[in-house]
Amino acid sequence: MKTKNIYNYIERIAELLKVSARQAGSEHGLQPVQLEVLGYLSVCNQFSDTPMAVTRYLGQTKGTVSQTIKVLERKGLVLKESDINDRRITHIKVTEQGSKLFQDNIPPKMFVNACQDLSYIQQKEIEASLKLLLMSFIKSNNMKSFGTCNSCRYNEKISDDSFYCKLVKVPLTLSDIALICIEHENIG
Amino acid sequence: MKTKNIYNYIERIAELLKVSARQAGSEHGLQPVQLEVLGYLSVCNQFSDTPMAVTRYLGQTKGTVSQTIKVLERKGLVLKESDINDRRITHIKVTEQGSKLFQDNIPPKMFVNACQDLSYIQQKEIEASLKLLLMSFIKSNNMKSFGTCNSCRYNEKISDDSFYCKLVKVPLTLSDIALICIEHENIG
DNA sequence: ACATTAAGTTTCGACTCGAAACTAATTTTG
DNA sequence: CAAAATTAGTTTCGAGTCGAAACTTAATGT
Repeated sequence: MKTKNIYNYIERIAELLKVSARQAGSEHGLQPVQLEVLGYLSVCNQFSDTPMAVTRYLGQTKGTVSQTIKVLERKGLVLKESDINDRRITHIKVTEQGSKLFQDNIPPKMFVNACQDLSYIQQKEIEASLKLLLMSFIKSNNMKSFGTCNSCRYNEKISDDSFYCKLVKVPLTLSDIALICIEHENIG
Repeated sequence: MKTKNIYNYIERIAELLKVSARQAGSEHGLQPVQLEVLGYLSVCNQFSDTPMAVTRYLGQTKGTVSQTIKVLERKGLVLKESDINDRRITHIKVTEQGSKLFQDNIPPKMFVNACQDLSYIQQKEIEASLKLLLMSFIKSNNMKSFGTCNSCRYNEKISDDSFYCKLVKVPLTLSDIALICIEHENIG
């Protein structure tokens, strides 16, 4: 059983990642969690940019998430927009400034350094292993997958650059389906 | 370049791990960080069980670590012991109760589930990939490795069950060299 | 012996986090 | 269709996290 070994490696890498995030964020007065939320909001689609989606993504309570978003808003990194159809819902849009901060700091430089020192084959192996572990984690514990439409069972290909979501019943473009969706469900 | 893909997977797994830790800890009123410190103290050797070592392991300031340890002490999970030779130094020993809590909750059950649903070959691949990524991370950013004596350049084998640390200049037993050391340096 | 360095604690202020009470909007149900 | 239930989100509270800086105590260097 390799469980403990794998756990120790993952745990340690996660710790180093947190150190990187702390370092990257501290230059802008951001906590690791705030950077994480900004990162999520920068890569999620239009159905998944709500406080409730962040709540599920981070596994925290809505009260906590509400606080964190308030801080991001105060710093001018995100904006709130009411949903037109359902006025209970708030969409959180990343501002120009927030987008720049995201691109400059995620992934953190320390992580980029680490990856660049690996061969392409090594990177592919690591990618495949992590994907496997993540999928197993989600499946074994009945968790939400939070992937992009590319790997979603509800995504239907219409042509080379047009798609259709069978769940939300909305047409999607090529750039849409590269974003993370809260309704994502793995194929099969 | 697979950097972003790898980052996304690692990031997501780390998040799920944190959710698991939160869940496991909440039954005992413990924060993820507290569980993490208890975990470290449960697997480190006699040179590495000090607040200063935890500070370097978690990449936090000594003030923060001092607080966290105070909480663990109040909950009866660890005990402080002054060093006999250098009275500035405090060793933190895990109590019986702390040890039980560690064994029951680390790795978290959700993680164990995920691993058990993988084949032995898959586990070995994941283990190798993570080791590679971690080593690269440490090397590329000149960080401390924090491994066990098994993989340390200062460890010298005397016989099958006796070893010697060339750095601290102290004999070690077979069970000693399975513990994490703050002075660890990878071979080569 | 005096200055410097190292380990650790304490205090402060901003932030995290869960729980619970709350508002407002939508949906369900009778 | 109106009352009840549900859902999204905010606010408040108390305990904890976290970095920075001031502080104590002990060891080391010159």
